[in-house]
Order: sequence, then C-alpha cells, then structure tokens
Amino acid sequence: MRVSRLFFQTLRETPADAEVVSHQLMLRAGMIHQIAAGIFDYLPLAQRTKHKIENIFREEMDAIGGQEVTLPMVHPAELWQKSGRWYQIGSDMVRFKDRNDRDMVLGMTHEEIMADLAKRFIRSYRQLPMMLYQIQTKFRDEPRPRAGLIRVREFTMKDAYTFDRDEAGIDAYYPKFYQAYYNIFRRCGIDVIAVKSDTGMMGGRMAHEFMALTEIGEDTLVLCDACGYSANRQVAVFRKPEPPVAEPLPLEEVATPGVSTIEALAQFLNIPASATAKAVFFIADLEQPDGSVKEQFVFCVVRGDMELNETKLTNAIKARRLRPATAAEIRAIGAEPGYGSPIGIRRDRVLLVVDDLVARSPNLVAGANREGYHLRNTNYGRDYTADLVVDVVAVSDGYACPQCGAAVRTARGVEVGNIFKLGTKYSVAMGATYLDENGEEKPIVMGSYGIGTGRLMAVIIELHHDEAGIQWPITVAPYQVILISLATEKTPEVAEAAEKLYADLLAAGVEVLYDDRDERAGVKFNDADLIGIPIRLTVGAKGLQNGVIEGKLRRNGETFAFPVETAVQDVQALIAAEIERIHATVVPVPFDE
RNA sequence: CGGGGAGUAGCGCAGUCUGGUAGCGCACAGCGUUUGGGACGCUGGGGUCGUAGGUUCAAAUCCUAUCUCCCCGACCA
Repeated sequence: MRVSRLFFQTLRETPADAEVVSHQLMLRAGMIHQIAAGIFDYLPLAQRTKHKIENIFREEMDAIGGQEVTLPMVHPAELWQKSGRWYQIGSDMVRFKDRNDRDMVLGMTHEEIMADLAKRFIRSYRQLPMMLYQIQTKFRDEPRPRAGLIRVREFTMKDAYTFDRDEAGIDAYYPKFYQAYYNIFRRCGIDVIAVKSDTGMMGGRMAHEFMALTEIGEDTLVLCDACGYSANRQVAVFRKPEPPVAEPLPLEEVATPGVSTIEALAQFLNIPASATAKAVFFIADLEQPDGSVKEQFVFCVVRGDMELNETKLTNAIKARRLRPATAAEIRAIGAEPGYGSPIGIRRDRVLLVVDDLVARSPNLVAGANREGYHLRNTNYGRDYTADLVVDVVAVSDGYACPQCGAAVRTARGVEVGNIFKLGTKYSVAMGATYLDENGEEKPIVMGSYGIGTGRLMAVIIELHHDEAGIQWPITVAPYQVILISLATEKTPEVAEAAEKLYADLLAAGVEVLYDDRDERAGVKFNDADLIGIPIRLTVGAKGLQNGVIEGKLRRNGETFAFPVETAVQDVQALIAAEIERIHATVVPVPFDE
C-alpha cells in the first residue's frame, strides 16, 4: 500500500475529547472515527489490525475443535423471552418492532441464539462435545461509554459456546479455553492474568476473566506475588486475622456526641478501628419463589477497619440488585444513621448479615441506635444473632493471601476476555437437549467464552506505546514493514531504488506500507512512529552511497544496515525473528482452578 | 439517573463578560524555493458559530428551551 493512497490522516494535535492514550493515538494515527458515543468507524489501518487479531482468534478456536458460524445480530424477542432475559435486562438491550409489529432486539450476546441452534441440530450424545464460535457485532446500549474503544456500545466480539453432555464434559473443555485464551493474548503481544470472577446471576459454576494490568482499568484485582493467587476484587477472599481472645464484658452505653464515623469513633475512644463494628444498610431486590420481586431491608455488619464488598453481599443473599438505604428507611427499622448496630432494632423487618470475623470478635464497639451514643462490648451470640454469618469483606492492599498468607496487593485491570461455565440455564430454557446412551433426554451443558476485538486492540496500544506513538507487536500490526523513500527531485535514483524495493517486497509477500509521499523526512519518520509499524526501512541517498537500506525496529530503536542486494531476504529474516520472539511466549499455562 | 465540563472550518483554539455582520495555528489546493526527524514565501478554498425560539435596528455574544459530546459516580449480559 502506498501511503499517498492510504485512506487516513494523521493529526499533530490530540483531539480534546480523548483522555486515554489508546484513544488519543488511534485518533491521531487516523485509525478510528467516532460517529456517536461509543460508536466508531474503523478506518483501514484499524481494520487490518482487527483482521489480524480475529485471525488469531480463528486459529486458536479451530485448534481446540471450534467451528465458525455467524448468527444474526437482530433477534426475535421470543428467544429472549424464553430465557427470561427479555424481562431481566434493562435499557442496555435495544428493542424495536419490525414492520409487522413484532418485538425484536439487537443482539448483545448470543447464548439464547446458540442454545436455540443447538436445539435444532444436536440430538445425540454422539455429537458431543461440540464447540461453535463466531466473530460478530454486538450492541449494548451502555449508560456510559468511555475511553475510546475500551467501553463502547457497538463492538465486535469473538464469542464461543461449548456444548457438553455433563459437568465432567465441560470440566474437560474449559481448561482448553483457558490455555487458548492465554495463547491468543500472548500472540497479540500482551501479558494477561486469569482471575476468578463473579458468576453473579448467571448462576454458573466457574468463571475466569482475563485481565490486562493497566492504570485505565475499570476493575480492581487482588494479586499475591508470593503464590500467584489472583482474583477480581469482587470475589477475592483473604485469610481473616485471628480475633483477640477475651471474655465477654458487660454491655455499656457510652456518650459519643457528634461521632458518627468509624475514624472519629476510634479516635474519640482511643481504640483501634479493628475494635469496632460498622453497620451498612441496603435495600435489596429479592426474587420470591413465585418469581415476583420483593424489596428487603438488609442490615450488614463488618469490622470497622474493613470495607464491605457489595458483590459478595449480593451473592450471599442472592439479591437481584442492591441500593443504599435512605436515612428514613434506616430509622424505620429502629436504627440510627451513624450510630447503627443490630442491637435493639426491629429485627423482624431486617435481613441481618454479619461478617464471620465480627461474629468471632469479642467486645466490639458498635452504635447504640441513638444519636450521640455507642455501645461498648457488643458480642455476637449474646447480644444479637444474624440470619447469615458469611464473608462480605472486600480485600484491600496488605491483607493476607487466602492460599499462603502473604500480603496481597491490588492493581487495576481491563477485562479483555472471559470464560464461563454456564451450566444448563439456557439449554433448559430453550429446550436444547440430547439423548444419552440409555435413550434418556438430558439438557446440554453449556459454556460461553468471549473476547472483544476493539477493546483488545486498545489494550495492546495501552501496553505498547511511547511518546511518539504506537509500537505494534508484529503479529497484529497493520503492516509489518514501512518503507520510507527520501527521494527528492534531485535524487531520482533514490526514488527508483525505493520503487524497486517496494515491488520486490510485495513480490516476496511482505506486508509493506510504502511512504512515497512528497513530504519531508521528518514528517514521514514521525508518521511512521505514530502509526507504529514494527519495522522501518529507509531508502535515502546516504544509505545508497554505501549500498545499504537502513532498517530500524520501532519497539526498541535497534538499527540495521541491509545490503541492497539482500535487503528483501534480510527483511524477511527480521520479520521471522520478530514473529518468533512473540511466539516464544506462547507456552503451556497451568490451569488454576 | 446524580455531579462537573464543553459545543465556533477536518484537528487544536481565540472571539462571548462589554451585541456591530467571524479570526489564528495545523491540515487542505495552486505556484515557487527547499529537502535525512513535523521547512519557508505568496495565493486560495472551506464555518447556517450544536439546534429551535425570543429580545434588539443589529445576536457567536443577551434570555429561554432543547440536543449532543467528554469526565467522575451509579450501572455493566
């Protein structure tokens, strides 16, 4: 491709709307163009990288037995009504009516459609396991798209689905995906870590998220450098400290005027925050046996120095959603905001959840449910009992690793992929069954596995760039080589040599971008750096005098002098070495349950 | 949905307070000089100032409404 003909435009200045680096660089490199919040055009440079990434998806999916299909992105509502998600999902799902007044949706994921497909074509255990995947557009009307391609409304996703006869089947398939996903990300030149993640309302048995560590991440991860434990903070656990051993002392009310935070309380009474209990109040939507939803006041107690993890609480009480309770709602159950404790409240109106550490800790200071007063020496069991005693604490920096006890750290990450044991929720809903050896009808056990292409592309840039621009790993670069001609009117021999080298590279099958523009050298070099092509070749009068083409690696600045006669082979060798460098990172990874 | 910010040429911005018929840099087109890390000169094209009402002799500028985009939070199959 000649740069003079390339459909793009580099920008010297950063568009004001772009905050994160990947967004800025993609705009400046002329890769993408936004037409509405979270909706983008992909221009040729981005499109080529997208194709390369997607071909890596195809190779890795095919390697573990996948077959590619394409399912529609417009779905009839019935399929979503069958699974119930038509009713559960809010305005993230775009709904509309076709000309016959039939309810339709834009596909935001394809479990329903896949299960429906399985229902039509899978009959027998002999057909299982089966794996289908597609690379398709999804539309999710996100409330807040952000950060360029990191969080968008319309995006391309590689989504794969497995169909197994039982849990043992998917238990065998799941680790193949685990490895294939590591392979994909490493072939894209990025380091990821798989973390255990929330299965939430999907009700699956196991899920992992593949996280790329970067500041712009939306998720917080808990990592143990000592033993490798890793989990999304939403589900991370830790080794709770042993509470002090002490005889329960008598309950004692103490005046604490104006002291309504744990910090102030600890200071006022000159005790550590760990000697206090804190109350947090929510209203939960609980699903009733008959399918209706009821609002329930949830009173939750954690130790004063610890933070509540709302995801853990949501899962522990199987809530559909949680919201903070208002002051009026808190008073209505007999508690006082800022001075709450489970002692003396209207117990019949609340679901009381107490963290296991609080339940084991003697003589904690807690609120007296009266403004300006606290209670010393509250003891679980003696003074109150809970509906549920369970871990609901969020892991923070320095907490003890659940596996080895070392101090964990937290880090920000972007989820670039996830794998999920779905179970039979969708197959049962859609009626996807098979007959086993005994002629017995059984629901198919499903798994789903997704990677968003655009987000991955953005994350690659987040992890591979410098002040000058993108540094594409060669496996996903739009072109492997950029050939810069420094010819002027006075040096037609340079133009001739560049044209010849371009033709020779093309003939040799090298993916080459040829900067034949009538621009100054600086403009070409800067544009080459910006768009991030891994190998730069310069044909100039200087080099030709010595019979060489100059080469330079974008990722580290290493330079080469290729003799004109062998330049094509030399470049091919360099490309091969660069590819091998990345492929060398693709190694087996132990499956971390 | 709550909080904050911004809409003037493809991009970056000034002009708005104090109303007087739209400007700068980059980019783009032409000509000339230049030519190894974002050249210079001259000439030129491009904007219903987000949109709709209103005030006024006159609105980018004042008033009202509305739409859009960005950031933080809530939300996130």
